[in-house]
Amino acid sequence: MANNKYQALELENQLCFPLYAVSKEIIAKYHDYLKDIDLTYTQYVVMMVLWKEKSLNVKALGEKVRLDSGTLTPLLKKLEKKGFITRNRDKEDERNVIISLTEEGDKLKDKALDIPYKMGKCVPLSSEEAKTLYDILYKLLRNL
Amino acid sequence: MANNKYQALELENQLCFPLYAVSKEIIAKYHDYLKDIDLTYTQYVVMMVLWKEKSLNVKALGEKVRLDSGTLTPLLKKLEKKGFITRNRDKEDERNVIISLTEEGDKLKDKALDIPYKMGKCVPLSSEEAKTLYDILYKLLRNL
DNA sequence: TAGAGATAGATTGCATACAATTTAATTGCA
DNA sequence: TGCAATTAAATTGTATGCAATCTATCTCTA
Repeated sequence: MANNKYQALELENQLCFPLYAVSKEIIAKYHDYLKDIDLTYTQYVVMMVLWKEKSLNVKALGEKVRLDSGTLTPLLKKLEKKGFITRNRDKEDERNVIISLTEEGDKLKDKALDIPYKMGKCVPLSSEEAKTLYDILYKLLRNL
Repeated sequence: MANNKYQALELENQLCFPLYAVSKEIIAKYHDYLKDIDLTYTQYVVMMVLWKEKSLNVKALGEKVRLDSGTLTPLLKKLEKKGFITRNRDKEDERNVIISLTEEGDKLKDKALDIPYKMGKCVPLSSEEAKTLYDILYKLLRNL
């Protein structure tokens, strides 16, 4: 009974489930801090790309955050309504929509500055474990 | 420029993003196989618990799969409609709803048997890396 | 034993996700 | 050059997720 042919079908014997569960729980912790600056985790991820890039089209943004236009279009409209970004058709190639940071969106970066620090403190891993986890996850992202 | 105060706010310097991205990509791979048996990943996770437990209430199920009734109630109604489970009020304590496998739901287990094997083959990690990842993720789940 | 507090599910509202399709613009080649 | 193929976003439809609230039931004690 301890070993039967259905064993591989148990939650505790699979890698994806803890991955999915940990991902959700960490994102929930982010929301505790993100609500102060009126962002969800996905919106925060998009803003992080923009804080660095300042301006890029939806396609390039989607590749960086690994989301498609079906998710991004409504999300970007919300960020636009909040005044953090602008959405403009590219004059050079009207198929593209260029997303740009507003001044207010850029200022939000300073309010977000302590979030990575706060999050780091509440993830109970040694720096070696965190690095090991990081390396394995990026190996997966490169090869999946 | 290589080192500035906003560095911690870059996607590549955070642990949560690859966790979130890998989780989504692996689940997408599951869907390639799961569509053959008409299940989504979340439905599959619920079925895995039921294949083992046969019968339990929504509360206990939610603790195992880490989902609340807001997610589970509509999902369980879909599984009921597909004929894989039944939902019945507990006669002993009418607050509980008991979820039970139907015969058809139990038979689905055999059709799912090769999914863990197929998934294992498409996750490009050595068994040592997989074990390391597993251990770190469960450590997080215990301590978050 | 009545009623306050606790508990289990269901419901509502909002925000993703993503497959599939549609629309508009651009490109490349016969 | 004309038009088929390609490309970028938007749209549609389905399925999560979860916070907050509501409802029904149960428990426990004054």
